[in-house]
Amino acid sequence: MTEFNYQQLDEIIHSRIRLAIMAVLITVDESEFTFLKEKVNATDGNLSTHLKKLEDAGYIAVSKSFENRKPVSRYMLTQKGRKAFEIYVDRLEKLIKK
Amino acid sequence: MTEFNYQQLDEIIHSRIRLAIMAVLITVDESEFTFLKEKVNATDGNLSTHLKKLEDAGYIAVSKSFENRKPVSRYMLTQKGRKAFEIYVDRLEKLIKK
DNA sequence: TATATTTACTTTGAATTTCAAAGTACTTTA
DNA sequence: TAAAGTACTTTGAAATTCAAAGTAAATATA
Repeated sequence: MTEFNYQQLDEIIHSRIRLAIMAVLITVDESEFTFLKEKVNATDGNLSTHLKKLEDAGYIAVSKSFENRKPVSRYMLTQKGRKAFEIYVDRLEKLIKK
Repeated sequence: MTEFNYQQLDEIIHSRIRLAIMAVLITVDESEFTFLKEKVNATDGNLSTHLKKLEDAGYIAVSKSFENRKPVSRYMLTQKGRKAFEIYVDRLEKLIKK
């Protein structure tokens, strides 16, 4: 199988919005819902749906709490998510390399 | 808007299979249906559908003929497709860069 | 002190996309 | 001449994406 086999790209990560979420999370320790929303330019509903999908895959973890009497959800990559992202990026780069 | 805005990634190109198709086509002058099929590891129906989508977007052109009494479809990037792919790759790299 | 608005999300369901099974049209082989 | 193969295309079910609407709590306004 060649480096052009499309199935080699992790389909959980590959969606545009989830790729953007992962790309933000790899650069920070943790990120609040509202911060992610601004960074990736998503609507609430869409972001919520895709965060759940990443969580179900075990790629991110979330801690929900109240601060200043407001709900705050903090998201971070898991080790599994970090590893999956690394592999994804490696394969992607081999695919698009000149 | 930041480099993490997911909408900046061309949605026509971004699908896994279409990205793989574009990545093959950028490396060759032209490619036959069967060659693409092997390279990207797609089923006939799926490949046909996505080639049509890329063609509708003006990113690839196709010439259909008969050779040795068999139909042969040859696919190649258009200038528009080549440009769109370059932009896509640039933005993708900025997104996933450390 | 009702009530309207804001914040931080989640749920829902319609629209779109993806995919492979089935279909087409022609050729080759038995 | 019947069966199998080649090179695709069409079809429709399943999965995915998305934003509108909903929820639950706090805060502002009248």
